Amino acid sequence: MQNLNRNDLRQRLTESGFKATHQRIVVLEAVTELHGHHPTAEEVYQKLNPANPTISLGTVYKTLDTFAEAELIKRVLTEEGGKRYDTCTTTHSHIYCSNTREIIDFEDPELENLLRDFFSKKQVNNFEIKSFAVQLTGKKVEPDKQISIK
Amino acid sequence: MQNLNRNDLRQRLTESGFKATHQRIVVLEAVTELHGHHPTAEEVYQKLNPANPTISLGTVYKTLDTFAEAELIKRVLTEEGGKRYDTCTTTHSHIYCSNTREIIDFEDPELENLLRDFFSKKQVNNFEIKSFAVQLTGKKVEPDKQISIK
DNA sequence: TTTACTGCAAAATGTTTGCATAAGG
DNA sequence: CCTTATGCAAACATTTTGCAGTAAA
Repeated sequence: MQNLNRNDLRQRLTESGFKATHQRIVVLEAVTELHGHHPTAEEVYQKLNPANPTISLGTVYKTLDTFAEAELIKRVLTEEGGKRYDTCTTTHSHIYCSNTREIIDFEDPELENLLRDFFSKKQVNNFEIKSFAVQLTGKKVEPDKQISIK
Repeated sequence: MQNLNRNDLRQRLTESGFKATHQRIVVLEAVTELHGHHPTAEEVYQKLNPANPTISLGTVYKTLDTFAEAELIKRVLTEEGGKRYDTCTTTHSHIYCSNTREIIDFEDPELENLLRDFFSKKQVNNFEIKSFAVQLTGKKVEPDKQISIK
């Protein structure tokens, strides 16, 4: 879990050139708290709404979009349409469960090194690779004992 | 490019347990012809509309969804919201260009073998992995000389 | 002939926009 | 203060749904 101290959040906003408004602090806080859940704008809104009932859904949409554009957070790949967000963390992969439609983080340093090596050697035609991720699709086989989310 | 012979398309539909209606044949044909373009439902509709003006957009939506569910085609990962489709082909990766927002196919047998090996050895917790893909994000560096799309 | 599919139009969902007001630097 | 962000509501885009009619097997 990342830092949830509001002063630090404020600082991260300022460093990225944003006005540190209450709304932005709270949105960034909510996404951070939901890290690993790959929330939609609506879910971020639900998360922060109880404590911040005056912050509008529209602002959450705008703010998430602005943050993603500035790479303060990132958009998560999905095959379902609809935008999902997550905090930027270390490189990791996602497992998509076609049963439950969950997106589950899968961190594996060995895999990351393997890929980092591969792409450092291999030049991809005319592309400056900024990041990579492996997307696994599959099905849970033991519904109870599962990879822990967050 | 895959086979565009209508009898073959008809057969593939029948084999998947579908009634081989004209609409389905034409939708499957259009997606196949657009392979590598990762079209939206709207784009598939635009493709087939001139020759088939009576086929409705709603049918295209339903048909693509049905096909994806039956894994006759697949949904493509995107960070933009909105569903995109493609024919099922061999395992391959995608490069997403954050400038042009294109999704470009990247086939590399070496990379595929590397990953196939990795996942055959490695057991992923409680998951039956059905497929994997690498998603690269980056930027084109030479706008003119690019990876050819289809 | 029977069942499943299609077209249509309406509804639901998800996201963006414009503008007057409010707040941060 | 001046600029930029917010709230609100309306607009827009995308996708789904229900149902009567139609076509495939």
